[in-house]
Amino acid sequence: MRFAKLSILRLFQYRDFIIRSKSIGIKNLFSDDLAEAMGTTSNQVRKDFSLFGLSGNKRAGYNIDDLLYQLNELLGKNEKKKVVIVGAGNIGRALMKYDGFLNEGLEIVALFDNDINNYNAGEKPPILPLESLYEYISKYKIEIGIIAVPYHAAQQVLDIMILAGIKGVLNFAPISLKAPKDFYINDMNLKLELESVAYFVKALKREQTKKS
Amino acid sequence: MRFAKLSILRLFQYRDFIIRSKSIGIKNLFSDDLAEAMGTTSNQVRKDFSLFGLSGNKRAGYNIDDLLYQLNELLGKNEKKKVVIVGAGNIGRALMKYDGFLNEGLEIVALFDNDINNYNAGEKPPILPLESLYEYISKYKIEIGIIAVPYHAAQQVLDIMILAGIKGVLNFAPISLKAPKDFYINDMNLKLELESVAYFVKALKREQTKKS
DNA sequence: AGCTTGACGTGAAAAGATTCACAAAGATTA
DNA sequence: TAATCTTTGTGAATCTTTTCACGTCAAGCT
Repeated sequence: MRFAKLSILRLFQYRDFIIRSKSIGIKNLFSDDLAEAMGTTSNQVRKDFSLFGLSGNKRAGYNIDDLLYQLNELLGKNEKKKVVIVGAGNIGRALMKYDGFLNEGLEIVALFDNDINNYNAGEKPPILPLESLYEYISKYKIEIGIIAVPYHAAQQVLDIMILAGIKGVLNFAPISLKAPKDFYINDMNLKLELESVAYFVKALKREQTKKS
Repeated sequence: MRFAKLSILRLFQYRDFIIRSKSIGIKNLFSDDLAEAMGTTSNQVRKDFSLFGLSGNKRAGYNIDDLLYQLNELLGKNEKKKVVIVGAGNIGRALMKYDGFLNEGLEIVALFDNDINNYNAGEKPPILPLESLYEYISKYKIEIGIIAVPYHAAQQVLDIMILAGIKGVLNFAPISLKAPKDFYINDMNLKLELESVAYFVKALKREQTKKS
């Protein structure tokens, strides 16, 4: 199944909501509940589940433990994934300390930077010299990376990562990176995303004045 | 034209690349050059342009100044957009200092936080108490916001923003927010994005072992 | 000037994602 | 136990995005 990519992303979000619901004692959920929480429709929820064979109970909705089990089965869980960040600037450091990653099997194990002033081998995730990136990745068999360097350095960093054995990255550099087809890149272009907010706000305004 | 949303996002990216190309003295571009730089195809580039009436020259590609002019016309430029950030945690502060926003008409004018220890009215973008959010937005007619608070506070913050006159936000809280239909929300769920990298890496690996 | 070449522009087709609508099925009630 | 009611599960329809294929036109050459 090479498609339904957007469905998969939603499954991760359903899971988060389910975990939160469970933690406050909820025992079962209807597709309507999930839809309401996620800002989508119950049709979409059920379709997403249907695509991946997740099933509930025809009258009583979804048993929360059941559903969570099925989702974990599908999305993977309990597999601590080690992640390295390259770039100890604002973004890199913020991600290093970002609480959101803490649970859920994601662990930032090290940062790398080329500025000697940033090195700090003693910190919780250590900040190490960029020269040691290749060795570190190979040694600890890291597969996931985050690129948080300026755009002109990004491709270079990625090339090292690929060579060293990384299989996918979250890329914050505002540039399209080249990688083999069996490598996964998820681009996060913050400026673009903010610009697009401004654009669509203006577009909405235009539409409204037209209507009135 | 209510769709072609993805095309619009790409137009912003084309523009960035064009600006970079121009700055190193390039005078014209072919759709192939743009495609190559953006990791897409020349067909897609031309289709995107076609949808918005951007045109070039049948044999010589696109004159870079021409194209940039047309894009600026379409996407808006020279209109400084003021942006407020709510939440002076790791993400909020990183975005405050993020170079990427600097040019291009985006200006972070203030941060807001509810922790008194974070206040700092003297800093470059000042960090102000959350209580003054409503007043600030109304007073300076801010239309764009960034939400960088924990998920349980996000809806509350958004409600204030909406009331005060904000029209669109970039939301880093990992939760689906409720807003009127004429309000634009762009969700950035960092944990989700990183998790999905891990997932697709695993999926690619599965596919490969299957093939061999 | 006419011919050739190569890149644009765009309908049409294909792929992918969402919405619709309804049959099927389990829980509850009488 | 049978009828009812509510929610699931999913094909089909619709909508959106991407890809394809090719006619058109400008530049450069002879």
